[in-house]
Amino acid sequence: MTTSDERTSEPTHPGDGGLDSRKAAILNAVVNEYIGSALPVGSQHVVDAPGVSVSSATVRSDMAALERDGYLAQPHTSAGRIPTDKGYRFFVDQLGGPGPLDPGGRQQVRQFFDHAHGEIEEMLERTSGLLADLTDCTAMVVGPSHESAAVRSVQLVGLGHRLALVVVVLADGAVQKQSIELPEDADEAVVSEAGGRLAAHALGSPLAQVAPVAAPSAVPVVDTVVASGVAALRSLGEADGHDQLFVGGSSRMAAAFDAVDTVRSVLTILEQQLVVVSLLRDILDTGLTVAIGTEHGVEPLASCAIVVMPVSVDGIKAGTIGLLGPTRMNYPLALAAARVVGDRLGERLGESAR
Amino acid sequence: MTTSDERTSEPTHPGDGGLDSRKAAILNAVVNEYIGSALPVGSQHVVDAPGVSVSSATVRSDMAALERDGYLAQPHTSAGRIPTDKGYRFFVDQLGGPGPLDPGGRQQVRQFFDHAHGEIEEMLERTSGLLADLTDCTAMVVGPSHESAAVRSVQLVGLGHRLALVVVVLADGAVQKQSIELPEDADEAVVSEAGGRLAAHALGSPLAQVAPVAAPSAVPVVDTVVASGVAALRSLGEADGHDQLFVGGSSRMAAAFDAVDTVRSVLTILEQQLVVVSLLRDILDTGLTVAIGTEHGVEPLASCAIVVMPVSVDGIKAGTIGLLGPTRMNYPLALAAARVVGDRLGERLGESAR
DNA sequence: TGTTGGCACTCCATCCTAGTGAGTGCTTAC
DNA sequence: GTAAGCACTCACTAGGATGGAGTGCCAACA
Repeated sequence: MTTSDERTSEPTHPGDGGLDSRKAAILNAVVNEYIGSALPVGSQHVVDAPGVSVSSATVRSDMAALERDGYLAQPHTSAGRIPTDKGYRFFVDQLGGPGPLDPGGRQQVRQFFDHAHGEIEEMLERTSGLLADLTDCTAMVVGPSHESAAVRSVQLVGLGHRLALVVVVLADGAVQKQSIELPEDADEAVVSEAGGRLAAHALGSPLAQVAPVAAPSAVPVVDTVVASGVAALRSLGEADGHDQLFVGGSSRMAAAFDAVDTVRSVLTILEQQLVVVSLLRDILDTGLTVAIGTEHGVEPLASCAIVVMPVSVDGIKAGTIGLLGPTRMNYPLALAAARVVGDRLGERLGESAR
Repeated sequence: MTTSDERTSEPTHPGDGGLDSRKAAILNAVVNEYIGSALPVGSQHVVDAPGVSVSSATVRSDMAALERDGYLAQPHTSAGRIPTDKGYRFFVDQLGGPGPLDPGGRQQVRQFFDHAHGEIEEMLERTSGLLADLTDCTAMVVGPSHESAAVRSVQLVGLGHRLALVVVVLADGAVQKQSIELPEDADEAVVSEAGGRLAAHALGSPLAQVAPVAAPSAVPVVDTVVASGVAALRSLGEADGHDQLFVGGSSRMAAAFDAVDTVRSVLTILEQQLVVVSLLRDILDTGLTVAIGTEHGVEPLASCAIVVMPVSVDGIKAGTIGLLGPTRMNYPLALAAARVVGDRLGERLGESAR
């Protein structure tokens, strides 16, 4: 605004993504208005926006330039402009990061965590509902991974009829189970003996690192059972790759789009836990906080944007929060809500762990 | 067809719900056609249906009678007819019960259960997917209730920092957990001692029937911990009222309706596990297998029908299957699929239990 | 009396035809 | 570079016209 550079129409400010300050203001105004109304935005609607003190004619010429540069698009000639994915990208980058949450939302979050109780799973489930309420988006919450959690306890419980249950408690409080088949000649004593050996063997190391048992015992049947138990533990360790996913507010997708087809394809994706979890991980891995349109590469979600936020406990990653909405979602709100809820969730998980 | 009674236009056959055989045939034809096409059915489309060997004019007059009696409705004058909820009700009652599943479906079910493995929860989850695939409906699977299952094992695992986990294994293989807070002065030994007492106390009775401990031990701290443990067990027993629910194929609802609003309100219901579980229970309690339209009393599902099928193991109720679709869902298919899958699931659950 | 063919009628769906207005691009003047 | 004016575009809407699927009614018939 003060330097002459900023009035140049050519891309000059790398920091602004190649847009002079007025173009940036116009783009922001268009995005803001479109997020609210879902209607193409004309030059007239923009003239009163902050940072745009020029006539509609000038706005038009700037908009034409923004369209040439790929930030805006027209549904058809003589219609207003709609932001492209690139336009949203600029808008989001320019936000810099999550702003503060509105007081109402903060209040809701505080109340939620004040009254949150029960086991982790239930809390994560309800957190997804909270996020959906706050943002009007579909919320995804990925639970903490148990990959590195050490085994705190192993128990072998006979269920009768040649069936036993391996029950594992991990250091982070997670409980996992896996049923194993027993040999014909395994009685109570054998199960008990094998359980003891299994516990002694596995205690202290993460599930995936439980090694096969080398030293044979006096009773061969016990060895067989212990071997099954170890196999069960290892398979549990592998299955941990599939982190738990909690999806809340999937109905919001139906409100966001008016094309039933879009709703259907988005819901189909949401039903595939594996896809969703790895999608969130991929986005985080590429260093993004927001993935807009095709940036994440999942074709059926091309008209969606995803906000991801890692949840960490004492600086260690302990889960992920994701918000899914249309590309014209309310990014400032979504970012703020994800940040606040993520932080509070991390604290909360920390409290139970320590 | 052979007695003169059946040719009377007045309601004469209580067994037929007050419809002579031709009217019944016409109604069935209309329902069948409407299920397939979702378009109002005219008299011309019905003349070739089995049991209707009369002209379209006669069909028309019968249709008018069916409309007077509330079985059919017209979207507007000069349009074809659409079944009312009462019409569907007649259609379903007249089916008598689930027919056989088509060979393709049977094959799919067989394959599924041949390859089914893993823990119950995973199997139930995948079963909901199978049902959705088979019927193109949204499938709901309610897991076995653990109310009456005896406690097979109780364990108290310290998690450090005044926190311990009560881990319970029930006779049916279910594992439940609840964290409890420990008093300041509870060390490893106390936890271990309390765990032993808790186990001795609770073993063999269902969770809800675990009584408070009367006899005090030598160490007061141990008593405190045991008391917390018992409280935890009892609260787990109460929470069992909320049976586990697995919903599969919720995206199918989006395909079934073209009004986005309907989709949204149905999804909103599906998000409320408690509502769904008690809805299914209510329908079963009223002795129904199919609830059509407003029969179940949940207003947002007025344009839906629900097929329920109890899953039993050795004659004892062990879960519920539900199928949710539009009132013009394919009832024969849904009933057949629910029956077959329910039976096989029951067998399967029985195998693991014995 | 139940059934049938004929006939007039209804009304949705489709197509076309302006008319309207929001919005644009261009050109000229400052 | 900005502003003002102007012609133009094109979705959206409303108002007929048309066609066809479907109905209800009536008179004739077995």
